[in-house]
Amino acid sequence: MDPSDSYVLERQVGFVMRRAVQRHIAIFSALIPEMTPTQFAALAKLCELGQASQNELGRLTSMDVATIKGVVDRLRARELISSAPLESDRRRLMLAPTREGRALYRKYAAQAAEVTRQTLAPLDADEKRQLMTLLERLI
Amino acid sequence: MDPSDSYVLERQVGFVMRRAVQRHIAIFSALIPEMTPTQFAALAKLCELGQASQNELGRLTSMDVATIKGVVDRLRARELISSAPLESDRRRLMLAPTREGRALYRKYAAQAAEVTRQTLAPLDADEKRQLMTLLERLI
DNA sequence: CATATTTCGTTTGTGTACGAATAGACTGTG
DNA sequence: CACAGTCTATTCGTACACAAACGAAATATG
Repeated sequence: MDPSDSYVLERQVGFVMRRAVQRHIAIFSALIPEMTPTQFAALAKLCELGQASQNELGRLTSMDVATIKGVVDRLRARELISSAPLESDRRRLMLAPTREGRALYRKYAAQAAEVTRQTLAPLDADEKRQLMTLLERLI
Repeated sequence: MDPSDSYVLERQVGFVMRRAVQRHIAIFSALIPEMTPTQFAALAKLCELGQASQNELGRLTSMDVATIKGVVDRLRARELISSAPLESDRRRLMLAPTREGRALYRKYAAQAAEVTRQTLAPLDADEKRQLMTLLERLI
């Protein structure tokens, strides 16, 4: 059997999702050149929570422990978040957005929503909802 | 205005797609631990074409010039593909799968299709088609 | 034919992403 | 109390992903 009968690259979800993500990231960095989608996600979640441990923030943003560390390091280097070990549990590194971090989040929150709009622009309202629902069911 | 009115992380396509891709990659590496989705995509496309220049292969698999170089280097290091400068155009690096590369592709083509099936398993046939169609329209 | 432009490949730098290993701190149970 | 197991963070290694800049080679255009 010709393998192409069972496998065509362009018809695999993985490939199509990878391309869709590529386009999304391109839109994001055009609208918000100051930070990456990942960094913004971490900052946004931390602003929403007020504070969180590094581990907790990683779980809530679906980032690996090693990944969240890198993201946090870069945000901290830019003084968008602060960190301090928790007194009551010295394993935990508690994080909080700085004033500057909160300001940047407020500045870009609407833009970030616009990124989603532009990414989904080829679809009508119904299709947008369908896509989001279907994607969520894949998780 | 509370930024959370306009921005909720979990409702952004980028975030949802990132998580869906994460799950997909986990399924892929469980079923095909021998190579990454990206490497398999490049090998598969090259097997389909018979041969291609590095640049061409990159375009067809939606990989950046720097990315495809790394992928090609790793596939070549494992002797799954061979490369040689083209006589008639010495800028081009012509690639072709080796016998071993073709064998590995044949070995895993069905498994790779199974990755797609498992990734889309939460959806029924109709929904699978819908999702693929919607995603393709985002590109 | 001469040169401006384009194409191809490479390199460098930065940023996700994750497995695996490690050390330190906490918790539960005997 | 002791200590086995768990949780948190860090480090290391590997692999995408892309921008930017470069040189070499080919092509287009005048």
